[in-house]
Amino acid sequence: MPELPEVEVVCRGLLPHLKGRTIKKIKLSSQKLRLPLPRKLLQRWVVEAVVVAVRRRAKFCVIELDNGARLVFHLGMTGRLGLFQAASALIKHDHCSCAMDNGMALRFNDVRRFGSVQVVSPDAEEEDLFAGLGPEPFAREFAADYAMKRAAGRQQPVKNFLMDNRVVVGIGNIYASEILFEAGISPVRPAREVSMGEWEQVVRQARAVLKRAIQAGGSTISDFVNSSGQPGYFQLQLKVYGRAGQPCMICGGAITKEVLAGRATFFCEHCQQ
DNA sequence: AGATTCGCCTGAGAGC
DNA sequence: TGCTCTCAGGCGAATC
Repeated sequence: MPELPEVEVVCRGLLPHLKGRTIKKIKLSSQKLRLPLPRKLLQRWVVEAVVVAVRRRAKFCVIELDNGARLVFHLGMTGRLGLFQAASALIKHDHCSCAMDNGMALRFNDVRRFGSVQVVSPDAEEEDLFAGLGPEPFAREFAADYAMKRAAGRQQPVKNFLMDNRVVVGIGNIYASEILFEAGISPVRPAREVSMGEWEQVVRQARAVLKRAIQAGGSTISDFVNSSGQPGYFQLQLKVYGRAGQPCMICGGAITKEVLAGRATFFCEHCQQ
């Protein structure tokens, strides 16, 4: 399930293959994704455009084009973006295939269709699309004093607060549990009760965990593969996620599983206070 | 207004 | 074997 590290890995993998390439032809499925496929905008702004950059914003993969338009993918839960031979057959759940000028095709496949494909026109502000999103975890703005301020008055568990993309982007269910374990803070603590010193730990560990996950090629729990179709390996380094009942790697006590706001949450009751 | 739940969606796995 | 049920969760809408 793609969070920030997985999307980052995909974007980095795509860049060298797409940069300088012209998108020649687009094939779309008839199925509806979370948002309708922007057929007209794809035809108008993406076909015959040259890719100049591929970058990530939050959990979006943004492909910048030479005409100023941007092709934006969200992987949702099961979305995959990868490169294939344009001549090869489409497979089940392929929703968008962009044939390039070198015989390759960029394909978006999404079993559960929680993902999306969007086009930002050259004259449109990207911020319209990303309005309301909080800072990137690696941005200077995401700091202890910022978190402290945003958490003021919020009774919500700190784990759900971290997953709120108006506060900070890119942190989903898996990494929220991992970050709080590394920071030694219980996920059930109300956000407003977390101290400045503890926020400093959260910010530091958020960056450290996400960075290690990117270096490991992301986490493959069930679906994730990079742009070349290869899985990531960070799931082997997960310390609490999916480890209910197994020993804590610090104290040896059993890892607890609790449902917070409908999401499975894993932590060590002894090491996380 | 803040916090939670629901709905979207498919496939894997469990249980009968 | 094959059916039904549960679970997985990003994220916006609905609801409490």
